[in-house]
Amino acid sequence: MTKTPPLPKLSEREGAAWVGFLRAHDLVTQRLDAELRASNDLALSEFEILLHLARAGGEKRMAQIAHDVVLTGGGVTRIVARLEKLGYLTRRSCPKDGRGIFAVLTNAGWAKHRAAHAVHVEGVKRLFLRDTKQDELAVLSAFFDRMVARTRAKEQGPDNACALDEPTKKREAKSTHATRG
Amino acid sequence: MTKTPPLPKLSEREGAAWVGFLRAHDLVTQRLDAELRASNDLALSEFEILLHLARAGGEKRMAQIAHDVVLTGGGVTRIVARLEKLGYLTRRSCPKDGRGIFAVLTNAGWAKHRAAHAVHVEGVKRLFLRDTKQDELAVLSAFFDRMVARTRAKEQGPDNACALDEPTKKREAKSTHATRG
DNA sequence: TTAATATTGTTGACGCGTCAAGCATATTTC
DNA sequence: GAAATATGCTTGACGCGTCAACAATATTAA
Repeated sequence: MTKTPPLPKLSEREGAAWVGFLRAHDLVTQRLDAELRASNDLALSEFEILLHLARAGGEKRMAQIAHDVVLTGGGVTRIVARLEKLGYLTRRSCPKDGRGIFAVLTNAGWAKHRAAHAVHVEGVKRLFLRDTKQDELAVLSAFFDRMVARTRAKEQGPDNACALDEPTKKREAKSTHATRG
Repeated sequence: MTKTPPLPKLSEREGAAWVGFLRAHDLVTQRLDAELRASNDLALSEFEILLHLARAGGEKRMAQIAHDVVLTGGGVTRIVARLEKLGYLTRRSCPKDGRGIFAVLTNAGWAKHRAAHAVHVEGVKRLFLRDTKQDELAVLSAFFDRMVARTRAKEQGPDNACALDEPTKKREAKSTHATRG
């Protein structure tokens, strides 16, 4: 052969980290989901939306939710529909943008969030964080942030027009070209 | 209130690590899946099975696969059926255990594995490992291993009777009680 | 203004994997 | 050995979220 193509390989440790990453994620989210369902009749994906809504002060636009939890628009529509049927949130249209829909936590939604939050946090500590030192934690979050930033490099998050915490937010100078995931 | 229950909280950094973990996983696996489909018409889940089979020398029992990739028995049955229909593997029954089925890589399967492996490794390096130093990598794999070990603490992997690399394997003294996920 | 284009959210069709029931074979207990 | 129990794999029914098409609204270009 005149020229061997790159032929990349993973070192022992690299392979272990990658496989570990996949397994760890599946096992932990699976278990967390089960615990959340058992204690609060809530899927992890559903709880995550309640969580993001709560952190945002109680409401958020559909597209923003989709971006936050890494889901398709259609997926968010369906989960929100479920949560609405359960009485945990309501839809409200956005006055400044006729296309926009806000998901808004109801009182029941806030209550559910609180109840599930306790279970969730306990589970995260027990299954994810246990025995992890501060300096390791720093490495981890830096690592994850890098991955997220990298895969989202060319994206720009969606607008969240007329959000609660909107402090006369102006559109950033739009970046060079377009999104093109 | 006479006694406030534990009321657990996550620190800023703990929360960031957890959310980062979830997002990073979703974004990276999603992208890797897309690249694998585009280049080799293979889902990431399908490739992972080819990968584990290849690493095992070409064959493995269904239950063992399920354990390795964190999937239900039913799930493995279906993915293996797909791969079989595509011609990448064959089923073979296990002589020592009438219930057991081996998935066995065909030549086409080996070839497909090689082709997809190159793309996969490149993607893992680019999306997952890039800019990660050796000592960070050590922290990461130790962390993931801990999580996996923890959630699998009370389990015992399935038998892999009459596997290729089976060195007169004896059943471990069975642990105290049972599994009970 | 008008037309072309982009964005937001919803929906039907679908792919994927889980769940639980079922069948076959193994293992244990009597 | 026979019965009871456990394990391995498959299958129908189903839940979940994606995809692509669509309607409605916004934005940009002419």
